[in-house]
Amino acid sequence: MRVTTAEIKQGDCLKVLQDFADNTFDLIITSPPYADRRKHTYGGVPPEKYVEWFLPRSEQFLRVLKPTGTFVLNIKEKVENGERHTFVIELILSLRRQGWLWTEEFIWHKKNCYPGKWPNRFRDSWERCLQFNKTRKFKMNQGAVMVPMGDWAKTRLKALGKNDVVRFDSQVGSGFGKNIANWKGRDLAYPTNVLHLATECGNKSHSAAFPPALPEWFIKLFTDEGDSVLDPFVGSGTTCAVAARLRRQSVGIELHRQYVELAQQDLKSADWQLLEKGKRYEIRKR
Amino acid sequence: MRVTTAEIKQGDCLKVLQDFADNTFDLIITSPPYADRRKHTYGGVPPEKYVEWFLPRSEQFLRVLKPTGTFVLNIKEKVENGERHTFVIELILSLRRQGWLWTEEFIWHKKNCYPGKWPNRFRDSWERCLQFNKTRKFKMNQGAVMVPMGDWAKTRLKALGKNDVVRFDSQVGSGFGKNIANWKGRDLAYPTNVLHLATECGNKSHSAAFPPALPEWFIKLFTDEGDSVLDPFVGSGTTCAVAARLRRQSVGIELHRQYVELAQQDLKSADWQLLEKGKRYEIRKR
DNA sequence: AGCTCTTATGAATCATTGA
DNA sequence: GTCAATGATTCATAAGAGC
Repeated sequence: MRVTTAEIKQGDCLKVLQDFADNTFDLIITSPPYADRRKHTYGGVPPEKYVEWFLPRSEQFLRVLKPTGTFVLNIKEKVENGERHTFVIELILSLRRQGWLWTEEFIWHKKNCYPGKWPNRFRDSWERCLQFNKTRKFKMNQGAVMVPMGDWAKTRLKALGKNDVVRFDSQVGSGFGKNIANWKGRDLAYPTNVLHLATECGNKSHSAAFPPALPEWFIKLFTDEGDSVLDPFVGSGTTCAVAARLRRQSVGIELHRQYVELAQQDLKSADWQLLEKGKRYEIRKR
Repeated sequence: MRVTTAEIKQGDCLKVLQDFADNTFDLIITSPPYADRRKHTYGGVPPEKYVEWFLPRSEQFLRVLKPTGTFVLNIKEKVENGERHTFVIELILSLRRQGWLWTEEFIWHKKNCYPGKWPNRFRDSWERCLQFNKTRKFKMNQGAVMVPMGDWAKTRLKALGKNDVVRFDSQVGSGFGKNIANWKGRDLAYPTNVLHLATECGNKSHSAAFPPALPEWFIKLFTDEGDSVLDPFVGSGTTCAVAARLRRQSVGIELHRQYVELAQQDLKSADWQLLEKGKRYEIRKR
């Protein structure tokens, strides 16, 4: 089956994914519907049933992901009755039992998070971006996400002390030496596992789950041009739009019809641009 | 038993705490020895036995903490065999079963962590600060940790200084004038649950678990002057030194004798300063 | 064009009200 | 009582308007 660069499919990813072959995608990145007790909101899976709801779907993710691929899960537990709910950390444990490796936990620091004042709580300004893999040898293009060197590095390099110039072994004996002087003259540095992004939301018809910069960062990091990206809860299509712009093919799955239409409309321009340049890729189907 | 403002006790907190009465402390804050496979490092509890090792101790913490008190646990799981270890999130679940409320997870973003490069991993620049409570009604002084407003506000306030005040006062009814009134005297804002602190490490004889700014923030937030702070794994005494400076009484417990001596020496100056001003507090013992 | 200033808007929480 | 909906609170951004 021939597909365009980006494709939005309507349905429950549990069923839709059964049409796709094993080891198809290089990256699965998604911000699933959060657990919520209220019926009318998007999703509507209560927190205590969230893991049970998620696992059959992640089993499909595990199947369609390439051995060198990565699964990035953007999620954050809610406060319920004054406590952080535990369904997210229970999900991590369950996913490991399902066969996933819990490789890393990135922090998305939301710079302009929602205001508010409460008697015993500050504003919640971060979310988890959990990285899971099938194997320990996964694709990672670290150079693709390098960032301008921060002020800390400049300051540090200005005042190169004795310990910094001469290579010394770390005090705890970990074996990792530090040679700060090597960094002199560079203007780009590798990032850390903390991402500072605003919750930018140009889209008025859908409360975007994540800002485009978030999937962009992970798509650059974990895929090459022409690779395949899957977002099984694609919402208004942010992931596919970004993937298309970065010349990755993508599949987005969304349960709600109104979002599907929205996403398909948004994709037209990006899709057209790529077709102009004559690049077409194919996603394998069963 | 009469105690000075800050006191360092040598021993395993599991046993030392048995000398203290129920509901004694307003804040327990600590950065416990990390799980580690290597013998020679501090602690040396293997990851898979960490929860089992921790729970009897946290049972004592639960007992000696006041109902309005807070327990802050600074911890981060290590990478082992390419994966984030799960002992920390398993600890969260176990602590809840022990009776703790998991109120919040603060992120300590380490702004100036050393650069490093690994084939499939970036620098780990954050740690968890887990907040646990005995009850939902705990003490929290939000005003004590307000932070300067962001650049946006600063720019605006600077611009206001340049302008002629009289001229704007004459423009009655304009939105601009109204906003001036709102911002006058408001250069502080409430923080979020992400703390941006450098890993300041002036102490060379001990690889400090946390920089003084970390306990300082939580001590200001969760205690008043004269309240009691406990650090059951006090290391070189950072928590007690900070507590003394902030005029809180404190107890630090440390297993290793060389750290105990170090901590006691560091405290002399801070202790002396407080005694000069004639303030003495008492910590209840059984 | 560059400034300066305005305003919309966020996967938020809590307390209260109503069914 | 329990559960669901509503209103109040509040700040960092970006984009837009005005000079």
